[in-house]
Amino acid sequence: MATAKLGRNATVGLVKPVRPKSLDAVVLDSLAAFVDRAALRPHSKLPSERVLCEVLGVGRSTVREALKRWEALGIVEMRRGSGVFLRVAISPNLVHVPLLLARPSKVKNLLQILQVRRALEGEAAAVCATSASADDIVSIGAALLRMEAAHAKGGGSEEDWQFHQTIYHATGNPFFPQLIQSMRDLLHQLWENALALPDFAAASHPFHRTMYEAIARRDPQTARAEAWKLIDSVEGEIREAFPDEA
Amino acid sequence: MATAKLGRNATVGLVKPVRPKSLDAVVLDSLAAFVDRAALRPHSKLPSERVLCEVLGVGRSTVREALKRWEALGIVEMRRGSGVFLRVAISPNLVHVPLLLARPSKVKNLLQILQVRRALEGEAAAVCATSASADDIVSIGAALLRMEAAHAKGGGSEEDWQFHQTIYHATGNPFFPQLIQSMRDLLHQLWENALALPDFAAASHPFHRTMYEAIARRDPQTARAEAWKLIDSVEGEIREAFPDEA
DNA sequence: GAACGTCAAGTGGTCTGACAACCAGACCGT
DNA sequence: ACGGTCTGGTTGTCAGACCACTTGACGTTC
Repeated sequence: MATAKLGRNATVGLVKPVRPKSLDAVVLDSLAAFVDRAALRPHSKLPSERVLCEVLGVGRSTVREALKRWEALGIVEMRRGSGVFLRVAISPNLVHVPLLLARPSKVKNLLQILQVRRALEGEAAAVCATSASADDIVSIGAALLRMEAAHAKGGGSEEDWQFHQTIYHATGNPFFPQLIQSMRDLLHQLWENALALPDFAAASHPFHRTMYEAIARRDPQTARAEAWKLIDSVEGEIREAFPDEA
Repeated sequence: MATAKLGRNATVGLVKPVRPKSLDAVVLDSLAAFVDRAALRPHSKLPSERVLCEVLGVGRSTVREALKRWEALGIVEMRRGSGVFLRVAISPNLVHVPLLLARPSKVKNLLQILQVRRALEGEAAAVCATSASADDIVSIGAALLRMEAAHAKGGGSEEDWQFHQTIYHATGNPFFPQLIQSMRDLLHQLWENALALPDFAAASHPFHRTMYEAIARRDPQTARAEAWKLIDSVEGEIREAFPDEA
């Protein structure tokens, strides 16, 4: 028979569930398009809520809920009395992957983050050694020199970070800088004043150069190995500083 | 002199900026505490907005903005006409790491995700080999058997996932399962029906067992190497399926 | 000139009440 | 068993109001 009875199972997959976009999602799309057209950079101010709701033709609460969503994602920062400010460069169609986790112990988390960093850092160094451009290598070398100079003066934690970040970017895989950035943010959430921490980078200092040299020489194996040594040395210092935990 | 003049630079770091918690943040804390006390599980329904704003003594818009924030983080799902539903297990003091990224090309992203997975999978296998408990090993073995059985019948993509997830959990480092989960979610966002993809796991099949055996034998090096082989084989199949891209 | 009140305009934060759109279930007739 | 219909409850959106805060301009004081 031509008109067979369609049970539930026969229907699944043939039609896709319709999901009407809620208004505030549309607002966010419009807003993203606007930010893109206006070429707004991080730290720049968005139009005020009242202006937005007039321009977009929606109520203020709708605008607020949309902005609240962006605030939750860290895209935007709402400052009472001042306005709404962009925090990251934005582009239409971006995806967000939430990463939630309970927080048991600070030192334990620190070591766990370091474990993740070992995984990423090693792979990033290897990828970098195989596929970074010549310009990338130059940039990394420059970052290394800046770091070593800053280190000689006693500071250099910021330059250290820049050095690693340069490597992650040179992989050409946006996930690496993103993930590491998240790990760093997380660290700052855990230890509010992470800057006040003793400098665990001291012993790891020489490995930065050996890692760079391996990358420049296009030697993935050694690059990965040196990255691991670097992390291991930091981990060793942490375990030494907090012998009772973990 | 005792009362030296304090310039801006001298003051930075001595005082920390006071950040008065906004009301909706307090609401979220209360709500988290409530969810914890009430032992609400995922898929269960939260009290309605009107009830919440009465109980908490705040306006409905405040409750809504707080919930909107949770919705943005994927903690909660708001269904119009039905109510608000929990999506993940929640605990007081959890931290959220936003992970944003632009999306250029599907296949390219697929390979990039795989690169991250190689990093994590290798490290997880190694960590697992050194520090998993005997019970963990048993669980992994059981997951492997389930996977192989399902594979013999033609399916098994879900069991495959379970197998890897078991390993990540056995590391004792919550970041590994979390990150991989996020990568998988991302994959599903990119390819809406990832299930319809051809089964790239076919060639990687035998490496699951060798990886398990290395873990069971407490051999981190081999475990890591087998994990890499597994990823490499998947990557090879993908490159073969999409020879024109990347 | 530098530091300190004062003031006003603009901004996000919150509350209130109202209505629309929608969902789930109960109830009923076929 | 299926399709209507009604009803209570829920989220989505809106408008208007007030509060608390920030910012900058202005004038004052030293």
